[in-house]
Parts: sequence; structure tokens; C-alpha cells
Amino acid sequence: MNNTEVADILARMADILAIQGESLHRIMAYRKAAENVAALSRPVEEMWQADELRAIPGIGKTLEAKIDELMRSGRIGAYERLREQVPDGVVALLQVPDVGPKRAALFWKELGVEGVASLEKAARAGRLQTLPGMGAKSEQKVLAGIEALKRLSGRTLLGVALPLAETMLGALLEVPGVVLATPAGSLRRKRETVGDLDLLVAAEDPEPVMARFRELPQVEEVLLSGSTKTAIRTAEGFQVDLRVLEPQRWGTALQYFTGSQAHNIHLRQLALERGFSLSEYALHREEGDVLCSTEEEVYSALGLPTIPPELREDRGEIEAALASRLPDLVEVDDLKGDFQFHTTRSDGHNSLLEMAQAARAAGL
DNA sequence: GCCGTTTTCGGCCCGACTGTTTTCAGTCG
Ligand SMILES: Nc1nc2c(ncn2[C@H]2C[C@H](O)[C@@H](COP(=O)(O)OP(=O)(O)OP(=O)(O)O)O2)c(=O)[nH]1
Ligand SMILES: [Mg+2]
Ligand SMILES: [Mg+2]
Repeated sequence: MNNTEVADILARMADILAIQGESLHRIMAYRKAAENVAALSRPVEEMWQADELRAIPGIGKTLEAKIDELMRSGRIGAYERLREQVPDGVVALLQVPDVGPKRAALFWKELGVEGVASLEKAARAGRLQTLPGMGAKSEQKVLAGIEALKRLSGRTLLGVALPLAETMLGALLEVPGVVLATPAGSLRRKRETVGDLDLLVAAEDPEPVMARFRELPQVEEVLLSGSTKTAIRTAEGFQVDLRVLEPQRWGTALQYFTGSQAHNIHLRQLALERGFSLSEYALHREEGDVLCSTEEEVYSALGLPTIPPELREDRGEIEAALASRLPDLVEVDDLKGDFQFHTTRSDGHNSLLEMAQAARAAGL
């Protein structure tokens, strides 16, 4: 039983508990445990053998016992029972954008929907809008979500996402009043794959920026658009999120939108311990808000050195920063050469000479 | 369900947008 398999089970337990209407904090506990098991650098089985499961953040007495049961018997009784109570197809509904645990439960219990295909049928037949809290518009959004799911599910390589981001940012930078425009989210953290594109823009007046964004040629569908945030979907089914805030809030805004979610939550907890409440708008204090125009100011106000985006996954970087023990990362400038590349002699796109010249031009 | 140099119980990050709502739940970032 490997780490991914264990994490997947915990995450599925979280999903089922959510559909059952369990306490949000209990659900979060399962999710957090799942994330931390997935992020482990050692096999969870090895930690189990060494009786070290409790050293994993988010694994307490109960989840330790469940993982122990899984390692011993290959199953978790509690998980088997949950799966008997909520069919897999109902859990699968959560993959549809705009369908969360409440709606999944509603569609299942009221209409007998037990999968995405049957949800589509119900929506096309106009049955969703008969439900409490639902209407014609919500029903259409669910249908659009199912279509998007068919076009693209899963993550996109950084190298594919980055050029698209640069193109869109270039267009937004042309809008009068735009001061700064940059990639954020997993793109800025340089994750190998990204779930969507997150773009951040600084401007006093957000409306012209939002208007331009909604009309970019890549936009197939506008998902939502307000005064600080717009989300669109491309023809490929790829989502792009844009946030626009005033330049004087750039520091807190960039910190927020760079994430990760887990890093943000941890940093916000630290802020609370320091007498602040941290949001994308400011460091809020009783005496009044502190606006930060740079990320350095945000981290510094919390007593931390600025943490490189690549490390912001809540995998110990905040503790390391507190102890002034952040690792010295390898930067592009540290590269002296490249001993492994392909040329036209095999499946590369350039000749050996071209590669050598490009390397020299790059200072390698 | 987890966790603790203020806590072993009672908190758990903070906010935007939409639709259906008559005051806010749901979903998402
Ligand atoms: N404080 C806070 N920030 C969040 C939360 N969810 C998302 N964010 C911030 C941090 C994220 O990096 C950023 C963009 O959200 P995304 O959902 O696009 O996540 P991210 O880009 O990190 O990963 P992705 O590759 O898109 O799956 O928004 C949240 O629940 N709380
Ligand atoms: Mg993202
Ligand atoms: Mg996003």
C-alpha cells in the first residue's frame, strides 16, 4: 500500500463525509491528513513499521489506527461502511464544477442521480431546477460544468501553461492604468503541473482590466466576473482566474494568490498569533490596517524572511523560516552547464552546433 | 479529527461571486 493509495482513501473518506453533511473541520482534518501523506518523502508503510505514523502532521490517534488497520488487513472498516452508504458515482459528481457536497447529496437523494451521466440526463430534462435552491441558471451552469469536464480533466504541464499565461498577461499590460501583471498560484510556485492559470494585476480601476480579460481571443466562456475577480474557460476547457487589486496592496495580494492554500492557512494562523489578521487586502490590526506593497513587507511583519514561492507548500518552510533555516536554493545563475540534451542526431529539434551556441549565449 | 511556550477543550484562514434568497447558502479561490 503506497502513499498515494493511502492518501486517496483518506481524501475519499473526506468527500463521503462531506456529502453526508459532517462537520467541516472534521472533513478538513481528513483532507489535510491526505495531503500530508501524499507529500511524504518516505513510504508511509515504512513509517508504520517504525511506529512513526503520529509524526505525520494531521495524523492523530484515530487516523493512526485506521492506517494501521489498512496496513495489517488491506482495508479500513470505516471506509468500507462509508462506501456502502454513498455510492462511488455520487462522489464522482464532485468533479463537476459548481457541484459541491450539498448539491451532490441533493441530486442523489431527490433525483436518484448516481453519476455524471445521469446528472447530465436530469439537467437536460430540466429536473435540477425543480430542486430547492436551484433554478434555471444553476442548471445551465451544471451542464456547462459537465461539458468542461469532458473536454479537460486533470492537470497541465507548466511548460504548456506558461506561454499561455505570458500571452494573456501581455494583453492585460496594454490596458491603461495597469501597473503590474504577473503569474500567481502554482504557476509562480513552479509546480511541474498546474490545475489552472492564476493571474494577478495591479490597477486602481479594475473595470477596464476585467473588460479586456473577458474579451481575449482565448476566452470561450466567462464563468464569473466581479470587481476584483474574473474567471474564464478556454476552448480547451482550461480555467484562467484573474484578480485585480490596487498597487498599494500588491504585497498581500501576491502573497495570497501565490499560495499554496496550505501555506496561506499556516501563515494566517501565524499572523493571528502575532496579533494580525492576514488577507489579500492587508495585515489587519486593532489599531488599523497595515498595507504592504511588497511580499517582503508581509513576511517581515510576521518576523520571517521572504520564503521563495517554490517552497510555499506548508511542508516545513514556515518553521524553517522562523528558525532562519531556509535552504539555499539552486538558482538559474548557479548553472554552469548542461551535460544532457538531445540534438537532431536523435529526436532533438536543433543541431549539436546550435545547442552549443545557445549554451554559450546563455553563459553556460 | 487534530492540536497545544497563553489551551487537553474549543477552537480550526479569510474572502469573492452567484443565484435564489428575503437575508444567505453554496461553491470556489
Ligand atoms: N487563504 C486562502 N487562499 C487560497 C485558498 N484557496 C486558494 N487560495 C489561494 C492560494 C492558491 O495558490 C491561489 C490559487 O488557487 P488555485 O485553486 O488555483 O490553487 P493553485 O494555483 O495553488 O494550484 P492548482 O495548480 O491551480 O491546483 O489562491 C483558500 O482556501 N484560502
Ligand atoms: Mg491555480
Ligand atoms: Mg485558480
